[in-house]
Amino acid sequence: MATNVVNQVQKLATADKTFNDLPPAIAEILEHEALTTSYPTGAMLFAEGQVARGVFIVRRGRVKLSICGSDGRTLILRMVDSGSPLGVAAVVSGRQYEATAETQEPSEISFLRHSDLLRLMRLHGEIALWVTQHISSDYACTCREIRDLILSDSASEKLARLLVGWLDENATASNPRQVKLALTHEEIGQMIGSSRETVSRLFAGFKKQRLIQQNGSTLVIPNRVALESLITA
Amino acid sequence: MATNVVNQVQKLATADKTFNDLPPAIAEILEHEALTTSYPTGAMLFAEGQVARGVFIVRRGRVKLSICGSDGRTLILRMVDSGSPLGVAAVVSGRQYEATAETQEPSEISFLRHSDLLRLMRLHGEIALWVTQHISSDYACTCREIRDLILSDSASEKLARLLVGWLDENATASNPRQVKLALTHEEIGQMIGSSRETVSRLFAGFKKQRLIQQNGSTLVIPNRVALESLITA
DNA sequence: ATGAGTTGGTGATGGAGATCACACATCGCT
DNA sequence: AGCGATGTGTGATCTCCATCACCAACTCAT
Repeated sequence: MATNVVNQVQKLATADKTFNDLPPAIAEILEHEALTTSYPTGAMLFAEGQVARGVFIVRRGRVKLSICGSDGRTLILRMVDSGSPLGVAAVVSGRQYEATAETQEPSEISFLRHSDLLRLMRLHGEIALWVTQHISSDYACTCREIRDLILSDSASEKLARLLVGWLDENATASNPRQVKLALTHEEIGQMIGSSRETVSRLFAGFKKQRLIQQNGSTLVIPNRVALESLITA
Repeated sequence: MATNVVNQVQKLATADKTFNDLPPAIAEILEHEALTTSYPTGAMLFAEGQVARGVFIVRRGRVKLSICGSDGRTLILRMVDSGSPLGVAAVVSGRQYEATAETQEPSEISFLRHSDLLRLMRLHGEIALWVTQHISSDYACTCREIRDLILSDSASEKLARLLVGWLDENATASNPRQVKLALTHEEIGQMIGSSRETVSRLFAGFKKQRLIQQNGSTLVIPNRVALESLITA
């Protein structure tokens, strides 16, 4: 049973992008085992430092994953979309949650207790694989975060990176050069590690340089290359 | 066989601290499967961005794990001591190495090919567990890194954090308030994300404030509490 | 010793961005 | 309407730290 677990590692790795929704087999198992709940915007699923009591799997909606420093400042690690589990690393190793998870919009989220996850990992190799897979993907993601944050270090470069990243994620949309802006300047600041005011000024600057246009909450990036040129510089 | 894998998760989690050397069962398996080599100081085991060809297990010595930005600046993620595997996350998910690994002193390091690791994970539940365990531990470690780096952000706070961390690691030593200083100022700078000069000045400042004393390559921290008070401030 | 390479100390300068302090927009809301 | 709450734009300062530019000390070959 565990035999074909590791065999599938590579297949899944390449299919990672399309893994936003759970594969049917796993989804079915979770349907029976997990408790699904609806949360309003702003609900806190768990907080950094709490003993990990289980994993949360985003079925619908969006969750903000952040860590915060002693001084109260916040850094947003990433936004998690449906299909992804939260808190897996902490649960598997019986530690505390490493970050804080908060719903960003009304969401449906399944909860799977610590003990149940371990039991299911034992029973179904696919789930054990799924877990390992996601932990290592989270790890890679976090490493990228660090690289982008520390080694930039002009704020404009970080913002440019963020915007280009958004373009890539929204590549599915009909119009490939625009992005729905779902975050406040404050939150953008918390993603790139700078203050709200700096974000404001950077946006103003980008507009003046014709790097971006803004219609309501829609960002248009006329030529992506120009934005990218800010990054290597 | 896979049944008792997950059972052991919690036991290992609590025993994590003493896990510096491999448990006998695993060590024996690796003895037969892995290729152990001696490296001089400064040897590069793998580089950020390379396709992961296998894991490296530190048997003796010390390895520096770092990531570097487009501009050439370097950030040291952590130092890895014997008993720990490197590059596991990348190998398990068939990705690229997330960081660069370089020996910090003459070291003995075992190499286990990608395919062999997957095979062994399949055969021996303990190894699959060991791998998952280490990935999630690496993840937690990286999250701490981020927190400390981004949310400080005075350089003195970061240095204080680093020193206190060193004290904790060396708690085993006979004298609990001194640390062997095995890094250059440059490297310390790369650990806390600041320049060599700043580190020099910070050390000077700390000495003037009687927070540290330095005899050759031995750092003495007379009262740890004073150092810690820099952190919350 | 001499000279080259590495590491550590320290001054002077500049600049990027945090912070403070406002003035406007919006958007619900009752 | 009219009111708070929340988000946004922008000026004026001010602080910290990177950077440049040296020099001093130390290691290590030859």
